Amino acid sequence: MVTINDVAKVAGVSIATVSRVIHNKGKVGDVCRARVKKIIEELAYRPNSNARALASKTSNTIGVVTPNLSMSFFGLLASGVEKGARENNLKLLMANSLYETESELNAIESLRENNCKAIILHSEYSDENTLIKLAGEIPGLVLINRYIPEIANRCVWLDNVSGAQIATKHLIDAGHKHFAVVTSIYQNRDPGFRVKGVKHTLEKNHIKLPKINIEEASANMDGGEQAVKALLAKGCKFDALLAYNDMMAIGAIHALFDAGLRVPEDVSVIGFDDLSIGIACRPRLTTMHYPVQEMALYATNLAIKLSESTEATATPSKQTHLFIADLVKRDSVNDKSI
Amino acid sequence: MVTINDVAKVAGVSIATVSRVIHNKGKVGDVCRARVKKIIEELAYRPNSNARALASKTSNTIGVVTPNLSMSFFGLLASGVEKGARENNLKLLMANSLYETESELNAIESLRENNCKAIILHSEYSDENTLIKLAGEIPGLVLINRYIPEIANRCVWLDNVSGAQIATKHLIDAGHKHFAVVTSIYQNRDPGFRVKGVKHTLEKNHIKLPKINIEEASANMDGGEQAVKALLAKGCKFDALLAYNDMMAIGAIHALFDAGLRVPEDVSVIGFDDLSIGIACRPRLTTMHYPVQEMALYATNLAIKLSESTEATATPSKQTHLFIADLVKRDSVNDKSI
DNA sequence: GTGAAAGCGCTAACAC
DNA sequence: GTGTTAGCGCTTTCAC
Repeated sequence: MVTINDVAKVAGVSIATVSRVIHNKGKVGDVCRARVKKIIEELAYRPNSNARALASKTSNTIGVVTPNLSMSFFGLLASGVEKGARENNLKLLMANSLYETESELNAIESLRENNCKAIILHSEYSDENTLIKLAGEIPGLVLINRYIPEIANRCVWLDNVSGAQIATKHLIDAGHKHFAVVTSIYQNRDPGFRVKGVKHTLEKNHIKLPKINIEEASANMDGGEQAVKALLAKGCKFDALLAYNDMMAIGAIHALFDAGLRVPEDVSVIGFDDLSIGIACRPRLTTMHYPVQEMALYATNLAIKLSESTEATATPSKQTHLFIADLVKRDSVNDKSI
Repeated sequence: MVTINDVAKVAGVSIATVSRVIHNKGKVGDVCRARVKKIIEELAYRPNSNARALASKTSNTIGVVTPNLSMSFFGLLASGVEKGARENNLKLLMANSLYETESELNAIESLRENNCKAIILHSEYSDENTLIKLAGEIPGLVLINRYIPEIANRCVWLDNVSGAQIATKHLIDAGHKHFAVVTSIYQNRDPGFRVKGVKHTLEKNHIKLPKINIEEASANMDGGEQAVKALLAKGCKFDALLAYNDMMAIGAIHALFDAGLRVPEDVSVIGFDDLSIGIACRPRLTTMHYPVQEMALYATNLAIKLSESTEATATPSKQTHLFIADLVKRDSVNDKSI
């Protein structure tokens, strides 16, 4: 491995000078600079990131904690962070949290050991106090997809309530009167907010949503399928179905078809997230676009900024970072009456 | 930040002793060990990875280079590596290569700066000589989804030819006689191998595959759709369609439906990869399972092993690491005649 | 403009 | 069993 010493020796200068030309700062004579640059090139010298991180107390990595890279949503999230990282010449350090509180914390701790410049955290289960404490300790920590008032300026999140409202309104505008919802547990997280949005808009339009028409299941395709089967088994009547997310919506469509119901002729279905899977099914899924990639990129830049300005951290701003979902009309909603 | 020095000071021992108890090696008295452990706990001491990497010349990270995390296939790949990394107490350092040769190399170089213990590389475009050279320089480098004879033992790959043969055979067994293929460019990579497998099995069974029945397009849903449209426009007749991958297969199904053709009644369609998107479409896609997660996990363990045994690297073994795709029967192939 | 030198936090060889 | 010490490759302050 060629080190800064090697370069210095060959160039006949001190390592300080080499360091200066690498970072393009400090005063270095033009001749000297050119000479060192050439030698760096010739020797194919690459500064050692670990040494650099140790000496400068900040590394060239940005940490990301997500539940599971194998799910599209998190892949999108990660690729957004990666984009931001690349733009800032940083590397991605990943840690999966696998949906467990302890593992989430482990993941963060493990990233801290590496002195990441910033950390983007998609926390599912850690409680607010833990996260607030963490935010206090780690200047470059930004939460994605979660809002905690005390650390508002560290949160990049989506307005789930308004998203669900838009979806519901779309269904109402299409002339639907009989609603059903398939959602997931965790009432105090996304599913809860979305259901809240649905209920609110329905109420405002004087449409009833019987409790029996809300079915809970796991937030995946199977869950959607089972939930609709359960709804049907209970004898629920509905011509509009709101699913917690795209995966559930697609499972729901399967179950509906299997029951001899046509989508969207008999039942309109709307999803949430706008994963690419939504254009794989037939009918293509009408859904709410969750700009997760964009949000991840934004979060990354924010995290980097925060990590650099100690002041911003010291005086927590009240500004938060809210994104809005928007409607993607495709074919699973019968809106010809509009 | 609490360092090993702080711990040593509080415990009233030397840093060497602290280091010993952290690594659970070397001789340390029981009392002393317990005491140090307790203090580490109390102080919430976390060893600094960068310092450790610098001093020991090997880091706790494993690098991964993939084109793009936002695509399911690579998400699966990354999660496989992540699993292996976690099992070995390593962290994931990611770098997207974004489908360009230079970027691929950049990504690798950038990982090398961090002294990764091992690197898993999904190389799409780098030429063989470059990769062979790289393998020579980096003991822990393993290629995934690519086979290069000279560095056979560094390759974890899938037998695309046999996979395509199995798929083709399935269609033949189902009674099909008129075939079409939608594939992608890059004849010397996966698409080429798969087409080769198809041709081979067809020939063996005395079934003709007119050149006109092979259509090339980009390897995504749109590509599949366009390719089938082109096929149909040319007036090709076929009752069995082999797609390069699941994305193309689903696009193909869309185009077929749009043309008034039923799948599988009029045309049987088979994909490749077994992405979860295959169970989103209707009919659910019959496809070849590409065990990418398993392969990635395997590759990770292999890479770690290689990086540790200098000998294995010095004497390149002729053993390679080949995986086989297997058939996942679902509903897009009309096999009731079987 | 350039160099010398003191660390950064840790590992590992060696001494006791 | 335990401590001392010499680096690992780099950044950064301070002299000159």
